Amino acid sequence: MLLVNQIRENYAGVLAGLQKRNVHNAPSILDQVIALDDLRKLTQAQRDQIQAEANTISKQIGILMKEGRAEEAVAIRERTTQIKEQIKDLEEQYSKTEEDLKALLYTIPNVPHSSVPAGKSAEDNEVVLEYGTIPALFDGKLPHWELIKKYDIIDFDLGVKITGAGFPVYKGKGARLQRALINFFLDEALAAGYMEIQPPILVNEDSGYGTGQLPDKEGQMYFATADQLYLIPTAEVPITNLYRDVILSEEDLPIKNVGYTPCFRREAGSWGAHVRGLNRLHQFDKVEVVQITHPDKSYETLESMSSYVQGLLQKLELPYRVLRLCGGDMGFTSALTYDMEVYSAGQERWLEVSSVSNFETYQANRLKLRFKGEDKKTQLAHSLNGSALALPRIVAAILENNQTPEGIKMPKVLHAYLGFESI
RNA sequence: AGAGGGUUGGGUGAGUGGCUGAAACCAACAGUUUGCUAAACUGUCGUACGGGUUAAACUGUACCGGGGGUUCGAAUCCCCCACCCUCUGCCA
Repeated sequence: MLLVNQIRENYAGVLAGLQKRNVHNAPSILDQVIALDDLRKLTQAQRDQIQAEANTISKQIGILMKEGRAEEAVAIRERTTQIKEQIKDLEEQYSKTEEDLKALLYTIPNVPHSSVPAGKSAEDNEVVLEYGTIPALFDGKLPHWELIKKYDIIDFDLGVKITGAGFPVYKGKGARLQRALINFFLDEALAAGYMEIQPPILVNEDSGYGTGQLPDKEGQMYFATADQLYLIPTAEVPITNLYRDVILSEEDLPIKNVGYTPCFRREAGSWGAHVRGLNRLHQFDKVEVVQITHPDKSYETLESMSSYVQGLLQKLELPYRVLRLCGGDMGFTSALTYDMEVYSAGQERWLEVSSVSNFETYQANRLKLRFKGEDKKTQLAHSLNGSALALPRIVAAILENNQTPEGIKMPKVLHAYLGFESI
């Protein structure tokens, strides 16, 4: 969430940023924040002052009792009765103000970076670059949902039987392709200096708040009611939360972690014509990279993460483009997001396969993720993450783009992982 | 799942309801000294939110797993919750 001081010190900048995100009533929201914070400070000053008085009296009573001057102790004790009432009232007022302020801050998205284009929807995203050539396929080319049936490598009907829609069963070479991609992605990340993490795939409520899934997006996560745990929608949640309530030292930065996890998304209400086959699933596999950096380095890091992800796509020989998301299409917590989309020639569509974001201090503020520099002062770190990569759409594109009448050729880089060269 | 025991600062670990934001030790940091390494000695050594200051200094409040209660006063007493350990049970 945003810092109140950030709003106070850069009111115009924050306002302009929120307007770029099409936030309604941004001025009134920001003014409310400042008013609530003023009230909070005022209430705290009053509360602290009267509490100090009460503490003084209590100490005096202690001293008097020790000296055996009980009557005097009883006399001043009477003064505390009224003070207690006041403290209680002020305490309640303070808590309420603090809660109201926090609740309001939770509703405010991150301020976009200056390079983020204004816009309302995906159509306003800016194409930063395109790479590779779109394959010209033969007549009779198929979308991947036909290919997986033809070669019997992914079975949605079996998934429906044992679980439900959106939970595919990978079989034979389909399963091996999954495993190969996961290993390939992890090995690449290790070579790029990331430390591998294998986190839990259920998380508690605090973790949901830490990375911004909560409040408001609980409907998008599966929830295990008996134990009050959420199934993770992305490894970003457990991995970033490793650093919740942590004060790092500056030399620990940057922290580079990578993790493979299954991801679970309810995707309530988002099913339509364009989400056939592997395009949208309730459970899918993803390798995620997370970095914690010094604030001065985060944009440099974002670019390097973007290049890293592009490198993976190049090795997989997939044509792709990079988008700079516009204010209206960016995630709630992000300051700048690049989406990588691969071209899937069977369905003749661009598919989003990665999203690389800089959250600046937005997550760190919630996480209380700080670092201590040489000046001994603690300050919030910046957090970033990116998919590297999400499997299903990569699989879709590999299958569609490399299909031939004789079979589907696998990218060279995967041959050693797969143990076969075509399906 | 049942019974019992625990949770204190970066770590170990004291703490009888009142001068305890918290002993002691270790680690860390700064300095002094001996020719370097090392050792010894001295000092510093939590976080958050306020007030204060150009910035400091200084100062108030809160925090001893989390929340609530008793009391003039709670790390200390009571209740609820979470987590950890031991034993029993179950189990990949």
